[in-house]
Amino acid sequence: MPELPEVETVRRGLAKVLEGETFTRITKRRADLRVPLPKGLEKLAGKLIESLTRRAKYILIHFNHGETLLVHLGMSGRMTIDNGKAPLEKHDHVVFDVSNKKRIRFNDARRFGLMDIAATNNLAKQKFLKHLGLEPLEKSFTGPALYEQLKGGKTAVKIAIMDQTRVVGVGNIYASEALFDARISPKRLAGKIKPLEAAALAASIKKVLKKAIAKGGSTLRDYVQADGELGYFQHEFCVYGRDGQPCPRCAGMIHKITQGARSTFYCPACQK
DNA sequence: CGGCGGTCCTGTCAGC
DNA sequence: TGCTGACAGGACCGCC
Repeated sequence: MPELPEVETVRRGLAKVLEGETFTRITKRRADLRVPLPKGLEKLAGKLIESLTRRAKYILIHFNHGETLLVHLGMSGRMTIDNGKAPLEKHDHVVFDVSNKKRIRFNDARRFGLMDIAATNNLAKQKFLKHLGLEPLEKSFTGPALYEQLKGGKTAVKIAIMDQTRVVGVGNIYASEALFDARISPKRLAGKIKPLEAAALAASIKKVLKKAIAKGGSTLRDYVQADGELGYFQHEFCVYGRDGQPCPRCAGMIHKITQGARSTFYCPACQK
């Protein structure tokens, strides 16, 4: 499910419930996700939760004793908030009971997600964080900064913007959507993207991510009041999943191709 | 080292 | 209805 907007929305929802609280109990219901669940996970119970931040698609839960819990949702991960009464479900792999009587369940059918614990003052060197590239919603993510990342690249630009060592948070959906918005063909070589095009692409990446977050955020408020579940939104995509349908911008038709074993959607008529 | 393909796992859906 | 195969929004790892 989650790309950056979904992860950010989940982070915001969790922050409201967790900041200033403690976990009263943390329960592993299996030993591993994509990697083994961290030793000492249960021992984070009782530690004050100071803040929740995000780096790329990792949710970072900072405790005031100096450790941070990293949570990645993988392809199918969800974090849901409830009052602790609903029965647990099949893929609820980790359960966090909270001091305010709420309960967070980490549910991940495919188990592509992961968790890790790291020292908060050393996160930049943490195994899963140290190679990460530009944060697309930061001010430092500019046309020239993106151009530098694409320069010399011999791979397709769509593959390049999904490469987390260059730009983080852009997954398969928003890669297609951002390239459509910037009118750039996903098949162009990264190294052939000109500075003006890189500027347009950077702006489009910011635009589609922010729009999705705004949508997720507004959906989130209603949904939390209903039953506390986070991370499921109605999306309106221009090209993703719309192969064979008319382009929303021109008279062309949306095509589906495969790049790096992933589906890409684009309009050959107006993306050059 | 950059780039690419394989791989982890389960659920869902189209097609027969 | 039931089976089968393709595919799914991630990203690490090992190989060239």
